Parts: sequence; C-alpha cells; structure tokens
Amino acid sequence: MVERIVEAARVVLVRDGYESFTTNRVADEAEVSPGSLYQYFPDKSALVTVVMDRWSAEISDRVAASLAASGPVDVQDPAAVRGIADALLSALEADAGLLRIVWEELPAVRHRAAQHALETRVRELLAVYLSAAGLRSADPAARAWVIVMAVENIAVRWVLDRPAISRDDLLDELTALAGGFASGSGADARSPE
Amino acid sequence: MVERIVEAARVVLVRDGYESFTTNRVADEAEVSPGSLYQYFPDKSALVTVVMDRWSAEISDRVAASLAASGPVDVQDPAAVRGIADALLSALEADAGLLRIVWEELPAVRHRAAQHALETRVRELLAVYLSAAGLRSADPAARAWVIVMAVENIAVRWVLDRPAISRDDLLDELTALAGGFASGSGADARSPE
Amino acid sequence: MVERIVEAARVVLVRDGYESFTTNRVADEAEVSPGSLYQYFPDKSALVTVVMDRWSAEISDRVAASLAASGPVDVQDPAAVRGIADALLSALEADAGLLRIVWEELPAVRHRAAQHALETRVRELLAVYLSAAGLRSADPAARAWVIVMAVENIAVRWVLDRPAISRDDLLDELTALAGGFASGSGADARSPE
Amino acid sequence: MVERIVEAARVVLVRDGYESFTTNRVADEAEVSPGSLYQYFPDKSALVTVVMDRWSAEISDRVAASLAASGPVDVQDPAAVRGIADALLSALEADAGLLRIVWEELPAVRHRAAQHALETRVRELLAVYLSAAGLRSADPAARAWVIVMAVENIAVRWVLDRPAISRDDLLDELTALAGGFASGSGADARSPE
DNA sequence: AATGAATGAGTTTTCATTCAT
DNA sequence: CATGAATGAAAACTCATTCAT
Repeated sequence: MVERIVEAARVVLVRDGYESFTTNRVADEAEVSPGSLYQYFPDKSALVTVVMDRWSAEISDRVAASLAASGPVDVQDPAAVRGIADALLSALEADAGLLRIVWEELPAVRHRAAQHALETRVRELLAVYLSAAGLRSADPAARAWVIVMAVENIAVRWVLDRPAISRDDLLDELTALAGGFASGSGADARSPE
Repeated sequence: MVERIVEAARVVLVRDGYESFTTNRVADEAEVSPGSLYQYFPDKSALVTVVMDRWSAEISDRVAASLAASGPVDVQDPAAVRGIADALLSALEADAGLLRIVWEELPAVRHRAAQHALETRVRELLAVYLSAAGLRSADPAARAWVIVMAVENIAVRWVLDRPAISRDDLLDELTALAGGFASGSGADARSPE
Repeated sequence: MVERIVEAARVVLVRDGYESFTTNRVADEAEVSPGSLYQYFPDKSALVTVVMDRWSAEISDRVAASLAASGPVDVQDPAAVRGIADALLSALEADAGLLRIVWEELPAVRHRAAQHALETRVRELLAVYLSAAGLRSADPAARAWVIVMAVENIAVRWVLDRPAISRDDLLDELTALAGGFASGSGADARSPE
Repeated sequence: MVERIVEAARVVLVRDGYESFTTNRVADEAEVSPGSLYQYFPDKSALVTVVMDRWSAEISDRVAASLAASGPVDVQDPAAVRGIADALLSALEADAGLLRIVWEELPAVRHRAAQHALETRVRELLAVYLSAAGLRSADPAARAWVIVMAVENIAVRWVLDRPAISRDDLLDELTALAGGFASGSGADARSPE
C-alpha cells in the first residue's frame, strides 16, 4: 500500500508536474481513497519527501553500482574521475523526467535533505580519490566541497538543458576540471611544476 | 505605478517568502487595488518574472561595475578570474535575502529566463578572458559553459549555506578551478607538459 | 451583504441545526459564494459569534422596550419584578427556534460572550430594584448574581421544555422567588417577620 | 471491555475536550481497535450518553450519600435545604473537569437525558422537604420545578465560574432562596401581608 | 469476537482573477 | 484608468464507520 502510494506519487509528479501534484490526484492514481493516504503519511510534504529520498538513494546506488561494475579504481589514473562523472551522468539520465520536476518545479526546500544526502555521498566517493591522488591543497574539505558543487550543477544542467556538447566532450571537461584541478595545488595550480 | 507594484512585489517576496506571495498581498503592500495590478501584468507569474529580470540585471550590472572599478583586466593574469568571481560573490551577497527566496523557494521555472540571461552575460565576460589566455581547448564554448555552471552553483551555495570556507580561500579555489583549468588543455590537462 | 450573510446564517442555524451549519450551506442560503463570506468574517466561528451577539442584543432591547412600555417602575412594588420576568419571557419566546439551537446544540463556548453580556444587563436592571427595595442582604452583588442565574435557567427551560405550568403561575413563582427573597435578609429570611 | 471503553471515553473527554473526542482516540486510549468499539456501541453518541448517564448517577449517589452521612434530616429545619445544596455542590466539585466539558463543550442534546434524570432525583428529594414544611403554594410541583432549575444553574455556574462569593455565603443565599421562598406564600406573594 | 486497514463524503479555507462601477 | 467586492474552483485534511479477515 505504501508502495502503491509512493509509486503513484512519483507518476503524478513526473506526469503532471508539481503544481498538479495534489493529494487527491495521487490518491486517484493509486486507486486509493484520500483518507488511506493519510494513514501512511502525515501530510502532503511527507509524500514528496519520501519520493525524493528514494530517488536520491537510487542515484547513489546507481553511481555505486556503476563504479563497482567498472572494476577496481586506480585512483592514480585520471580515468577514475571520468568514471565517477560518467556514473553520475548515467544515474541522472535514468529518470530525467523526475530530475526535471525536482530541479525546475520543486521549491528547493522540498528536496533539500535528499540533495544534501546525495552530495555527501558523492563527496565521500571523491575524497577517496582526492587523498589517494596526493593532492596538496591546503584545505581538502574545501576543495571537495567546491568540486562537488561544480559537478552537481554541470551534470544536472547538461541532462536538462542538453547544451551542444557531446557526452564524451562533457566527460573530458569534467575530468579536466576535477582532475587537473585536484592534482594542482590551490591558487598556484597554474604555475609550472 | 508599475514601479510601485514591482517594488512591492520584491518586498513581499523577501519579507514573506514565496508561499505568502499572493497578488492580494502585493496589491496591499503597493497600496493599490488588486484590479489595478492586472492592468499592468497579465498574471501573477508575470510579476515574478519582472522582479527576477530586474534582479538579474542588477547583478549583471554590479558585476560589470565591480570589474570596471578595479581597472583594466589583464587577461593574462590569473587575478583576472579572481576579480570576476569576487565581483559575482559581492553581487550575490548584496541581496542575499532575495537570493535565498529565489534559490530555495521559487520553483526554478519562475526564474529560468532571468537566470539564463545572467549566465549568458557572465559567459561572455569569461569568453574574453579565455580566448585571450590562449586556451587550447577543443571547444571553447563548451569550456565556458562548464565553468559558468560550476561557478554559479559554487557562488550561490557558498552565500546561502555558508560552509566553513573563508571568502579568500573560496576565491583561491575558484581561481584555481577556472584558471588552472582554463590554461590547461582539455582532457590532457593532467599530462606533463 | 454582511446583512445577507448574517441573516442566512441565522436561518441555517434555526432550520438545519448547528451540526449542519457549514460555511458552504450558509453561502448557499445567502446566494453568495463561499469566498465572499470570508471577506467579512475571518472564520466560521466569527459568524456564529455575530449571530449570537445580535440575538443577545435583541433580547436585551426587547426586555428594555417592554419595561419602558409598561410605564415607570415603582420599585417598591413587587409587581416590578413580575414585569421584568414577563419581559424576559416574552423576549425569549420571540425566537424560540433560535433559543433552542443556542441552548441545546451550540457548545456553550460559542455563545459564552453573548450570554455574559445579557446576564450583565439583566443584573443591572435588577440591581436598581434590589437597592431601592431596601434589601438588607450582606452582599447585594452576590444576591443579584444568584437571582440572575436562577431566573435565566428557569425562563429558558420553561420556554424550551414547556413544563405543565401556566405562564401566569410561572410569573407568580418567579416574583415570589426574586421578590420574597429580595425583601428578606439573606440567611435570616425565614425568621419571623 | 465495555468498562474499558467507557473509562477511556471519560478520560479522553476530560483530557482532550469534546472537539478532540474522536472514536479513534477513544479506541487508542482503551487500547482496543475502533472496530471493537462498534461492537458495544451503535455510534459515537451512544458512547457519550453512557458516560453522561454514569456521571449523572454518580452525582445522584454522592448527593444521597452526603445526606445519609449527615444523619436524619429534620425537614422543619431550614438547615435541611442547606444540606441538600451543600451535598450537590460537593458532588459537582468532585469532578469539575468533567462538569466543565459537559456544560461548556458538549451540545446540550448530548447530555439532556442524563440531566433530566438528575433533576428528577433532586426534585424528589426536595419534594419531601417542601411538603413537610407545610408550604402553601398552589402548585407544589411547579414550585419544586422552579427551585430545582434555579439551584441547578446556580450551583453549576458557581463551580465553573467561581464568582467572588464564598462557599458559605452561597449556601446562605441558596438556603434563603429555597427556604425563604418555600416558607413564603407562593401565589399569594403579591398580595399585601 | 476482535481487528484495523480502508473508506470517502464532507469540511474549512484560500486566492488568482474578473468586471460592473 | 482605477477600483475592490465578488467569485468559485479547488486544496489539504478529518473521522465516523465498515467489513474482510
């Protein structure tokens, strides 16, 4: 039943948009009475939260799965970062419909928590790479934060806006950004080594 | 009159948040009747759009002004990028209240156009630097897009979330990211030169 | 418009009872949209309050009018109290339908204020009589309070429950109660005269 | 089981008020399923009725017990009426919480029957005294009805509203009212003495 | 008997929008 | 142009009651 409702919620969200995401419509879609919905969720926003949490977890899992599937990561290899970015891109593309609603229609407040969770997980993944790559940044945490924020927006917007950049080129750019940047040393990254 | 309404709209937005941003409340704040409001704006969303457009223009202008004030930019100098980032940060900080509402409460659809305009202007600013810096990227447009997306999210989130990174350090990181990256050469940025 | 709504509210209250007193039904009866109702009353309970206040005022006025019509009151005359009681009874009978709803269906909280106002006015009327009658009670205020509470319930219940007591007999009893009582002297009322 | 439910109903009524008195909450409090509740009570109002009946009986009993405890009543003695009033006051004070809910939140319809039963019993008690006191009223039944209505409201409102009248003074007034009144001369009260 | 998940009609309230003045 | 009273569709949420297990 919870399953049915959450699935219906997701369908309504993607199909009709957040403006039309009403408790009655979700109930309709789930072929359930509005009252039943309130037996499992305290209010409408709880429903959104659950959908968001699941989606965020799915993305995390997909990223993790992708990485696992591509074998052990040699963190010395620049390709490692490419792998992470690739996995993230694929994960976002898997449900671009929901991504669009979340990013463009949902007030950020509604998915803040899920987004934070995702960012944290990606930051952790990145941290492994960064530390192993022997980066010399004065503040590794700051650097990780910066990279994650950068990659997040770039990946999302690429999927949603489809700028005239091929997937491969984008991955090249992302690798350059995170990689070149990471192996550099803060503000002096551009000086000869 | 339009002036009065738009100003009232902005006040209501910042003071009461988007949830409480109702046409009636805006009319009240503007000391105008709700009917009058519809003589100048086709509907509620048009109001939001105008507020967003103005704000976006303000930020553009502030960035431009900052740059102009700091004298001619030597695009060969890494400090140039720092200047742009600094100006952007200041512009965003100038009305952090509105920034928060826009970013966290407004469904993105509502400020999409304004955001695009801003991104474009910043991209143009950046393009000057990038080309002059003699970057060897296969696709300068792609690179500019990537950098702008990265900087946008980083700057906004830094202002809103106030992570434990000093302004100076953030600027260092941004400079490293855009600069080191820009002077590199795409996917090969990390190979010995 | 306010008039129309209040009148409709009263009609619905009397005709359908408090259980069926819904904002939509009142709007229907007033041939007005539910929204209009909320332009003049903050919420449903405000509507009830206004109906109650008006009704309470009507009763006060009717009592006052009755007394005025019957000429100057000789407070020395026991008949004076009979006049007050008579007037009160008539006033209550004038809209027995509403009285029934108020007393039997409305939770007291809803008409507490109106009831208090009425009690106070009657108490004031009574006070004139009591003091002039040269009562020797230790605590005139207490006595007035007691009499008003007594008369209130007796009058209301007589109108609503129609016990087998004629109007005249009831007035006799009430006069005896307030009059005999009043002219006595508290706990010593039963002592030989 | 019935016991458990009725007790729970009473608890919920006193603790949460009538607005929050829902069948589900009663079931919760009784640690019973809502379905079970409907095996013993046809509907919600039946539940209220039973609680009211019990409470009314309790008050009757308490009054009777008080009187019994204070020894045989000398009906010629004015103190007799004082005793009845005192007993009633104590009985009402014993569960002032419930009294408040019943009087102020419950629509009277809900406890009409119980109230009638109580009134009848008190009227009977009073009748003994009145007849023995050799009252000369034309209609003893009418007089008893009047006194009971008077005392009922006075006692209840004194307990609930706590006017600035001491318990002793109140009893004095009540005694004067019922006693003086009773020993007076009813229908002849208006004729010169 | 006991359960408790499911119901769904119905409630109060909001607010973007209109249109006669 | 300006007004602002009026609108009314629709939203979130409740709760007495049922009935298959």
